[in-house]
Amino acid sequence: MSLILTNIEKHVQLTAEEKELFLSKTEIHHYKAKSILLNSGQICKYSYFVNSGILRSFNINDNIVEHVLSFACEGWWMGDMYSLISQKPGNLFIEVLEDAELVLLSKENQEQLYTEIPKLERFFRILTENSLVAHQDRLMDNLSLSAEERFDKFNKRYGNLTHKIPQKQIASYIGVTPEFFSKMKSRLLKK
Amino acid sequence: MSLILTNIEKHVQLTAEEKELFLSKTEIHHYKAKSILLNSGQICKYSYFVNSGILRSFNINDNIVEHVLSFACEGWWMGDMYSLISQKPGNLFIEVLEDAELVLLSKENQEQLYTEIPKLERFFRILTENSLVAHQDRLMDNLSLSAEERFDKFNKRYGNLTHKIPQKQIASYIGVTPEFFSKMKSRLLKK
DNA sequence: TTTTGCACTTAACCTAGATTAAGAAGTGAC
DNA sequence: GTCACTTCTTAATCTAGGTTAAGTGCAAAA
Repeated sequence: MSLILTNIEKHVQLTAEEKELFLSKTEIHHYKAKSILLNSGQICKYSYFVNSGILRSFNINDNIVEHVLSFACEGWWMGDMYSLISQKPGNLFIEVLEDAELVLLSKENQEQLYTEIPKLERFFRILTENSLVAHQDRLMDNLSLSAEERFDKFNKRYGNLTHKIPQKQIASYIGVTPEFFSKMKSRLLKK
Repeated sequence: MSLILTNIEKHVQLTAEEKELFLSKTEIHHYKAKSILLNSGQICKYSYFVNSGILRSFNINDNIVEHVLSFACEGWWMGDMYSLISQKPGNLFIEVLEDAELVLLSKENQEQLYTEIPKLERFFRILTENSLVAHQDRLMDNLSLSAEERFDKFNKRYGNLTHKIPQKQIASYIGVTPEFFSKMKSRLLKK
């Protein structure tokens, strides 16, 4: 069975017909590494589910500095939540870090599914709740932990990514410069 | 009409019977300033909606330092999302900063309402989505803005609170020490 | 084969914000 | 009215992490 259905069925049970209806509203696309799925200033039209590969979302502030909001690998969802719900231009970029197979669910189809299959409204509520908890957690970590401790947490959350993505992007995720990250890493190795 | 129904009807329309059913599942309570609604280590059993007064949620790390996660004043919801959805002990405190009238909605009643009035599942999905966007935003701010800019943002979000709550709690919210906040404030006044 | 570009490192120097400590000023309890 | 308690301020000193700059290693163009 497809990964995305397994993912959904962790929280709600669907009938065979519902599964079929759901899948009929999605599209599968393949993207090469370095593809940009969404540019800052664009309206986000899709939720993306990762069958394989790696994505990241980030923004770029005035100082031309990138800040990574999140990574998504196999089994994770990705999107610009702000733009997706408001259908206004967002300020996130979504980029493919490693060749990816994605399930695309358009905003309109998602809304239709909420009424056609109310269980999916429940599913996305739960998904959003979990994401909210994770973001609250990370926020508190950024307020109270050192860079080293934040790196620890990153490894717990995204351990499998540590050696697959450029380390400057890990630095950006935990909120330090690549230079400091490099220094910190060599300090950690000496222990 | 009660504030909480107005709040709900910003996103979904309820019939008179649904409103009645909803209200029958809630309780109104009054709390004095400094009351603790939830202690770290406890299981959060209620979502709180603020009719009047001010609440704050915070945690305390090993170093005995408080970090404010959020404030809630009139028309806002409050809870320990992690504990609420997992029904496991959380690590947030919820405290009353200013005498408050609150609407309490228990976890069980909330779950019942999701099935009795599916529109409420939609409402809480949307509420959670908006909260998620706000947290993502704040996270990016903490990664990229200076303390001064974060204070600006605080004022935009919670402007009416600036002179109602101890400034050391604003400092904690934006992630600086009270001493630094004081210094920063006097620097701002000189401009 | 060379060149271009990107990821990473190292090191010297810099700064936003932390820490420590002390005092001032307000607020409430008895 | 005073004692206890808390918030806020000021100032000296310290440090985690930023900045600037130079250099290395490597892979993809060309």
